[in-house]
Amino acid sequence: YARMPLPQEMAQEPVYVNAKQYRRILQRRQSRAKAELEKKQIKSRKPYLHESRHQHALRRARASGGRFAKKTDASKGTGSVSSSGSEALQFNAADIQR
Amino acid sequence: EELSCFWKRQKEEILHSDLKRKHELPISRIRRAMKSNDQVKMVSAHSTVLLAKAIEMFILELTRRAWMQSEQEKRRTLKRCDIARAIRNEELFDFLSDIVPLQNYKVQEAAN
Amino acid sequence: MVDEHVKLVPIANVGRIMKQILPPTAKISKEAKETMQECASEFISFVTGEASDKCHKENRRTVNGDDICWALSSLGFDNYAEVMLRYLYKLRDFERQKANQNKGSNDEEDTDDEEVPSECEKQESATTSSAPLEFNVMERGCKLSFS
DNA sequence: TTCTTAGCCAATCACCGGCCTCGAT
DNA sequence: ATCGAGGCCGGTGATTGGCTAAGAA
Repeated sequence: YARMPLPQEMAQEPVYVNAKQYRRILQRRQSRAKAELEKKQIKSRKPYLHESRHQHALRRARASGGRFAKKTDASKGTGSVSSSGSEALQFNAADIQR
Repeated sequence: EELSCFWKRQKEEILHSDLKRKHELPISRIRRAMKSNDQVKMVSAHSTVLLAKAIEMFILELTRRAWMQSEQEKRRTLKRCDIARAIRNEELFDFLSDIVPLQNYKVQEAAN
Repeated sequence: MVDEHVKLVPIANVGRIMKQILPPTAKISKEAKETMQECASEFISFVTGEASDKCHKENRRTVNGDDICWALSSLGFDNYAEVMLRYLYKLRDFERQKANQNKGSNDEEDTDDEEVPSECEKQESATTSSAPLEFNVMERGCKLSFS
């Protein structure tokens, strides 16, 4: 089918694109260039999106395999006061799958 | 061959889909993305739902074509380069050639 | 500064959709999911821009479903346009059913109007026909036909 | 072979969708 | 009349990391 050559900023061989998309591709290039110029930072993915969710994940109980474990009554009781020395390992069904 | 089967399935799924069922993609997010273009002022409820469905099908098709690249390389993990080559092989996806460069994408990442 | 991430569809949804057409044993790299996420965003801007331009040309201020279908077809996504047009008809039909039901319950007084017999599954009239489809608003001849 | 990495798990909380009012057309 | 923006609210699913097999290299 019909393909249109895109204007090439670098010294390369011309790249051909779908003729039906040609105009829109150019407009999008211009739009993205403008957005990048005024926003001046778009790249770089953050390791996580929300600090609260990050902290939540770090705080959660985990099974021995590193997976998230179900919340147990024991873990719920030990909130602030270190009264009960319940340091026992928590086992659940997923833990002893093997 | 395989693509005609894909679109035939899509037609039937659309025809028999339950409209009350919750969408795969959040409608409000699609609406915000559409309005991020300040040329766009008002957006009808239908257009948002339609675009959400279209995106769903777009992801399905591109993923399927990318997986064919993975199979060609005898891999069982879909990688970024598979998507890049799938884009290169289908002129319908030419609009993504800037977004997913085929070569130098690792170099570009290292430059940042 | 509005977060750039609100323009991206949630990555968990993208990954779930991708898995739908892959073999159950297939795996997807994190990079591939992120790439697909960015491609989806570009797809939104690409199609919406085309639809928006058409609206501006016709002095309309609201992007509607027909504009999306037309934009898809205009950009070469004819398969998408065909499916989405049928979905649009189904959507409109569904909302008419809902409106009729609300009207029927609102003023229960009905003298000659009976209950709507066709529930939902049998919408054969226009949407299922094998005749060529046309857009409501056509700038130039823009027809799609089935295979 | 060595070594990178994607799936696995589920609890919080950001946000999605369903309301409402108001203004445009 | 209808139909969307914007605001509010309650319910909820996307977000999230440690370990290790799967598999890329």
